[in-house]
Amino acid sequence: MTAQEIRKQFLDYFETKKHKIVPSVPIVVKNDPTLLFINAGMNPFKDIFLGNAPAQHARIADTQKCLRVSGKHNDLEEVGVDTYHHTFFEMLGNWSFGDYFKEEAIQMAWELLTEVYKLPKDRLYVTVFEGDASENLQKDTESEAIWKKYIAEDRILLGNKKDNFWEMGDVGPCGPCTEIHFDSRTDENRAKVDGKSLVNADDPNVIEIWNNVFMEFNRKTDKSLEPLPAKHVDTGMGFERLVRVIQGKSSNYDTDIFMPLIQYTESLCQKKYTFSDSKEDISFRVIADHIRAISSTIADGQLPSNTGAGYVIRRILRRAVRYGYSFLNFHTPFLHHLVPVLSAQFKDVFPEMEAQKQYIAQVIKEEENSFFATLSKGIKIFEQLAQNASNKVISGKDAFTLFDTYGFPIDLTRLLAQEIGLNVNEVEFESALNEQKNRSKNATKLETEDWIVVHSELDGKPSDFIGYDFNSCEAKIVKYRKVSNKSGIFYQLVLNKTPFYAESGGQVGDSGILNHEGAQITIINTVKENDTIFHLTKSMPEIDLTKSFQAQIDTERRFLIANNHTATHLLQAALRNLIGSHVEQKGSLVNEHLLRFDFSHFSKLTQEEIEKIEFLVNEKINEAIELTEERQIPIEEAKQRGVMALFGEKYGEMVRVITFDKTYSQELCGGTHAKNTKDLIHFKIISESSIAAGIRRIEAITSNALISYFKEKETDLNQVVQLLKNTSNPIQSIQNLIQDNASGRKQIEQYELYIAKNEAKRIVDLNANFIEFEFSNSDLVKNIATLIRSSHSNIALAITYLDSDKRKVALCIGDEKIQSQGLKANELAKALGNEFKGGGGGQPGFSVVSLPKESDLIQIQNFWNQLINK
RNA sequence: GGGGGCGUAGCUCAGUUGGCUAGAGCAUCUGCCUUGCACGCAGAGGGUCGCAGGUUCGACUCCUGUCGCCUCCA
Repeated sequence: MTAQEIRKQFLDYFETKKHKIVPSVPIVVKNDPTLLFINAGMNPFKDIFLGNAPAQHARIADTQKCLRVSGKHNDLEEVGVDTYHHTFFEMLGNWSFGDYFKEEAIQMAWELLTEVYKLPKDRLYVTVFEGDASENLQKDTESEAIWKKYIAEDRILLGNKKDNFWEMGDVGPCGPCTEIHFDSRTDENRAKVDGKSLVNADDPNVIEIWNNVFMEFNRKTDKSLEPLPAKHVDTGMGFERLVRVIQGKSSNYDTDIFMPLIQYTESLCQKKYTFSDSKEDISFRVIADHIRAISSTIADGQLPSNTGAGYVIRRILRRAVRYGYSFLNFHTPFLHHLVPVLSAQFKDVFPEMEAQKQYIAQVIKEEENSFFATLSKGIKIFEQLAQNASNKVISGKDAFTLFDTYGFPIDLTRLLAQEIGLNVNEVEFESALNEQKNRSKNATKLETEDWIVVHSELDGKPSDFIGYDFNSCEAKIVKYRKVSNKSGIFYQLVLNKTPFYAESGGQVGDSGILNHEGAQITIINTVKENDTIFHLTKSMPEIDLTKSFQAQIDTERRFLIANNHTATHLLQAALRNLIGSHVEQKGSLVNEHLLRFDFSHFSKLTQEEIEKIEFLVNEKINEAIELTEERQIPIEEAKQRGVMALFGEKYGEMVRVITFDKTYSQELCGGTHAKNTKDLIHFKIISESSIAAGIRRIEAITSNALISYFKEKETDLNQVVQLLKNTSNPIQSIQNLIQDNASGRKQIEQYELYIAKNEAKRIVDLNANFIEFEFSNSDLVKNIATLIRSSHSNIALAITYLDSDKRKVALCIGDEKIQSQGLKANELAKALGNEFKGGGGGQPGFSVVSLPKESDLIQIQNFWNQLINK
């Protein structure tokens, strides 16, 4: 059975059991500071379990894209070394929200595994929660009884709280779970050791394949448990493991999920994968694993970068390149070649990858290139370090600098050192790394105090957002808390009802005020964490917060933001019309000043294209198109209508559709918009640039901002024309000025040289050793001195002149004079400076002294004569 | 967000504790050589030393701020 079929059968099976099959949500998480990526199948349903959102369906099944790079059993550095850990993986799951519970869940799990997948029953074991006296938790006798109907009693094992009681966090829903394990050892080995003893014992061949969690309690803050009114089922089955056991392989990497990638890698590097633990084979596995993680996150809109989620991707990509470089002889970008292999595999289940494969490959190639540049630079620096290494040891400090400043991986440093018989001081390296970690941690300390609940009866429900229809409303404060970080203190307020739009989809949050009989709370921004809307303020007034407030947004600001958001839609439609349908939104910022739109496209837009885009958008503005807003459209219907949706965006079953002329622009969107396109007045692109490989950025302005933009430009131009004496052709005038300036400079240079030559000759002819010079031009004096020195190596000469309120004395000593008499201009300058209350210095041949303006020339000359005649 | 590094000619980079009239290689242009190309030879053009302040007789070099890029950590 192929992996494709196995996945399909899972979903088909649960569909026949009345489950709604939903697509995977994007792997990149937005609006949740505690999570960068989806790391478990239940993440998308967290709000349902917490009671923050209602379930759309009582029964759901899906396959969910997940990514893990850290955690107890998921150290990135371990992936590829063994046979079953991954960064990217799919989690198959079926869910019941207050519907079926233990009886049916266990029955279906057993049926699917043994009847559909036909896994041999004598290789299966199950575990059941044994209870925990300290928590006053009972043994899960229900599950045990149900299992007895299907499986031999001696294959039902009891598990402790760590393995068989699942909790979401310190508080919240929790419950016992039952796991299904599979023994994939050979018959011979199975005869020798009872599989029972290897369950949950870290044996790579006796592995957990399916976990069924039965949420029936709510853990409260005081640690006590109360029964949940609605009980839920949450299950997770690792797809890659399942395929491995069904296909009878001893490693996940031997299945048809990974082998196509490994085989293609073989053809690229002309080496063979031998199913071993050699460095080469580990490298094949690392590459096969990592390309999946990199490609799927890029497909969901996350670019490699130097912060946050983007940095995680960069690290994964670099690890893959590192292995390929060190053990498979890849010295030029290679990872991106694997993208088509992968996108073909995922075509039916994750179409976003196939749709963007060219773009994904380009992004990866560019990132690989930049890492290879980093590597070759690092090797250069390493070679210098190696030469200076004392006692055959490269200091940990040096290794750390190489890693920290130049991004050169530490294991490559080790490898290179080893090759030339050197060691790296690991202890020193570790301590430098830890120091760095602590520094960062301390700097990002964010302290949140406990929520102060004002209206407890409203707790747990999301705020009612009414901002699409109203700019103000009567509202109550549900709760608030104080948050402090390095930059200061602020408060987060949750209201029962709010007109404030929280930052999302690129649109900035609203600002405004909460007013109660003149007492005001100034809201500086509005943000969202998951589905909770936080109103931010710098200070809380000393008033009774239980009163109701008039919540009022900054209407003028919102109007400008709405205009820019609408302009973003018109722009995207224009781009897809004029540039091509490969244009996908890759980022967006909409505030009261401008709109910024990032999109996939492979070349710079020409001036002509920009003008066409502006023209089309302005045409739509002039058509005065009314906004059509549909709040509750089934997503399937929207898709059929061809409404624009974004890759990497999470959509519910009912979506909001924003339309401006249904033949022109229809988008899924949660933002606020202009009532009519004519509000925008006009649209102007103010810049077009590139932010990454394959991504262009357009910045544009509308309405008020545009008016002040043109005003500013006009004022500038008027001033320029005025400065140019009202020229009729300012561009020509400026060109002339630039030309004149350049040739003028050149002429001055020539004249200075000419003067310097003449002066040098005149001074030499005077045969003097002290000259007063009338120009106050240090450069000229320097020129003269240089000329004289080059032709008269026995000269000792002082040239004095006034320069900006100082009496300067330039000292010039010929080379021979320096040799024969040991006269050095810089030493003489010091002496002069000491004598006449000034200072100076320079080089032996030429130095400058700066003295008070009123210094006596005769005295200086006498002193100078003494100095050079010693 | 915090730490480290970088920003000098079209490109890749030198520039030692502040001071030798800002340099090299490649590229460009001109001339010579060559049947032509490539090579070679001779020469030329090209730099607000990221930007803005400050210290100093003097700043590419030191200090402060700022912008951009690289990199590690969170």
